[in-house]
Amino acid sequence: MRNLLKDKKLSETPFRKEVLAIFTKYNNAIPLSIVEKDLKEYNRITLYRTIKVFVEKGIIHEISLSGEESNYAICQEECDIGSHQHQHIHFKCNMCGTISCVKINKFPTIQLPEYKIDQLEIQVTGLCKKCNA
Amino acid sequence: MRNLLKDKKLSETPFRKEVLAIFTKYNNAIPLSIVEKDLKEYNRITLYRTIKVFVEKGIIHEISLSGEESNYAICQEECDIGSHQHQHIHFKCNMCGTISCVKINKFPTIQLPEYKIDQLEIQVTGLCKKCNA
DNA sequence: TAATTATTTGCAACACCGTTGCATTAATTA
DNA sequence: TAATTAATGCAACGGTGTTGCAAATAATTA
Ligand SMILES: [Mn+2]
Ligand SMILES: [Mn+2]
Ligand SMILES: [Zn+2]
Ligand SMILES: [Zn+2]
Repeated sequence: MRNLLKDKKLSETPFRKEVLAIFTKYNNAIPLSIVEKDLKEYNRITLYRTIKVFVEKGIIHEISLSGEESNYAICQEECDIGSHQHQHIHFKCNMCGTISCVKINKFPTIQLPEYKIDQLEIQVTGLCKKCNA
Repeated sequence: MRNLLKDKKLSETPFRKEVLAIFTKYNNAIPLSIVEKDLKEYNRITLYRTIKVFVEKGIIHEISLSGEESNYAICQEECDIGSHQHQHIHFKCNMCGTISCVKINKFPTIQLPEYKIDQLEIQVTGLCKKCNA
């Protein structure tokens, strides 16, 4: 398993390792409130700064859904500083509430004459694998 | 032009009419800060409550983009209490910053075996008509 | 390894966001 | 027009996220 902090040229502090471990542990996106619960004790200012630098460096990405607190998930593809590349969708289960990044084989393209399309982000709600079984 | 407030069974107060007129005036989505600027004077608590009830009743819908303050736009299709039906995408122009609801002819469907898909929301960034011309 | 330098952390303080209880005022209904 | 129902404005509060600065820690260099 690669060392994300070193890769992204970030100092390896105990706190950053701990926060990174939490994101790695989950297979889905989590809000800050979960991170906070999983940390034994923490300084909220440092946590905000940590999240910010993780997003900036392309370690995690933010998922904004209407009426939801922001969720964050480890970047799966090769994200870089400032540019996050998503070839996956963001799925919110209406039953269990889980928000996750789901890879799909045919990522759709859309036709928008006169516009120039840069990035496409897709958010889907419904029933996840588990809850649909 | 239909009376949205009456249609949605909301009391027609001067303030609600004024806020609704602002949303109607714009052809794109706007954040609360714009609404506030356009109102001569207002009470921010009442504004929050107005926005909330407009969203609940399906008069406007919220557009959440990562790193942006929430934007709101008049519902174009037949949205109802609790369920917003979007057959359009949300486009953010990287040049002028405008966020708008854009209708497309072929709204994509995606294949997600084992999942049950309810709603699909698509957010696109790039250059808008104007800025791409 | 020890000393130096660069970076991160924690504290204090603050501004902004959004909500709630409650009394007052306005809109709807009869 | 009177009675009823709903919206508004005030006060007060908790949550969110940021900044300046000093102390602590990590990385770098000698
Ligand atoms: Mn994702
Ligand atoms: Mn829209
Ligand atoms: Zn589920
Ligand atoms: Zn533009």
